[in-house]
Amino acid sequence: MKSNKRILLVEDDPNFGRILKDYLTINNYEVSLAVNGIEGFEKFNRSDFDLCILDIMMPFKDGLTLAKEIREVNELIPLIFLTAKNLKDDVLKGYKIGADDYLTKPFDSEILLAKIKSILNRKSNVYNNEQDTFEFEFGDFNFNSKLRILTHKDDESYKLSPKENQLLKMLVLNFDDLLPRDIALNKIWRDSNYFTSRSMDVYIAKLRKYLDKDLTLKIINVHGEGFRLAKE
Amino acid sequence: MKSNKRILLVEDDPNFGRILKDYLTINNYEVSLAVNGIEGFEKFNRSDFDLCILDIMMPFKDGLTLAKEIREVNELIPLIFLTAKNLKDDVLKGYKIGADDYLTKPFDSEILLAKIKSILNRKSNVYNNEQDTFEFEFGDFNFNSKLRILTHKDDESYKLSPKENQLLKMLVLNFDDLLPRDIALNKIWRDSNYFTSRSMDVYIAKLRKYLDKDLTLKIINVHGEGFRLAKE
DNA sequence: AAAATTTCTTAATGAAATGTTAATATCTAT
DNA sequence: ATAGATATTAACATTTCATTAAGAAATTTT
Repeated sequence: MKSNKRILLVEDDPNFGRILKDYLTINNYEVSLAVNGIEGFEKFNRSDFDLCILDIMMPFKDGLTLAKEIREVNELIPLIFLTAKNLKDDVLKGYKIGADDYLTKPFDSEILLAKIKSILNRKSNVYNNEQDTFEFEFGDFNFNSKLRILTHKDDESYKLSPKENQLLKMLVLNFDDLLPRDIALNKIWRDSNYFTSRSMDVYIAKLRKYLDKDLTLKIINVHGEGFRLAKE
Repeated sequence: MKSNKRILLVEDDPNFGRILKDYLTINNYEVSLAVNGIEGFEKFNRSDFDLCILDIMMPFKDGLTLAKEIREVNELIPLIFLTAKNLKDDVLKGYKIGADDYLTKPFDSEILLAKIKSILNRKSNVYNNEQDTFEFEFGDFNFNSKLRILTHKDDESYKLSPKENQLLKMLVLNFDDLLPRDIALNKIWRDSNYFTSRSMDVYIAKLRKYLDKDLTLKIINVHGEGFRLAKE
């Protein structure tokens, strides 16, 4: 029974890493072990994984920093953190980055296994994102979300900031349909509260300014729900 | 900032339950507290929740049994278990049923909050969006309840407020049939009393004004019972 | 038919969400 | 360390929304 699922394990303690890797391998996962954050990031980029298990406390580059880098490249891959003790702060930071779970060392290996299964079986994971498209046409604009450039038909072209870019991309992907506030906040700001919400409003204002170049395009607010990019 | 997410909390210890409920309420969740598995299941069936937090150790019906019943009815709702100690067996059973997470008592409330957030916005990636219909045609109108827009044939279009929207949706879903006052009140206003009833009347008046555009449509009162949206 | 109850409608009020610009704060690359 | 870019927070204006009040009208009960 080949499970086929690939796990990236980043753990600086070689003994513990070895044991954990073997244990997971026995349980039909294909495991790649990296001994620090730098190697971890390289491995991550070199191949496709289904899940990452990251030790937080590591020399050179800690697990949280590594996680941030991974998240920039891949928003969806599940992350599990290992914390040496119950370092609440690390745990909270981890969740903010988009952790799926954390485990406190020492932990029970069967429980880890159960978590992994649970995460990988989640129906939500089946959902594979629209990540590939990065070039869009709408109204009089051409929008390249990879280069973060919004170009107007005539000539003018704007460099978008990362947040402007992400927000515009989500609006465009939901063209003429509602982009719920919560969804955008949780995806872009990774949190949904009064302040992130106000921040989002500021970005909506900025985008509206760009889009003013095409008078038929509008970002319409649906009070209490979200926004909708629409034509005419 | 309305989070509006609804949590079912099932916990037999009344003190702890109360405290936890208050804590979550302060953090903008709407919490319904049940003190045992039986009551928990009833509450679950009586209304819609976004997440359940279940104590495992409970009299009458334990959390795992309750979870199984809930899973039979709803296979997607996120479940978080609370275990008194690190009862490995319970944890493993929990995952088997399809838990999203578990917490060992005593736990840090901030961490619970982080978990809840993480779980809820993970699910919302899948687009929690009710797959139910949100577009309707009746009389001379097109009604999009997702965007809260009511459009008349010859062009005029109205933005509906959330309450107008919900009420109209219920009327349309019961087209030509009685929509009992109590049902609408309990679903939309979450309460049925003199004042909510007055408020509902105000909304009926507002809807009538919109529907005036099509003279064949009427919202008919059934004295003491409710309302009926009908054509002719 | 008078009294009591329920419904109808408009308007006033206050709370909450959004729009927008400007002032800080934070980050990033030299 | 500093400048420039980016992000957040503050501040104030505006809009949207739900509730309540109040008086009239309709319906039911007595």
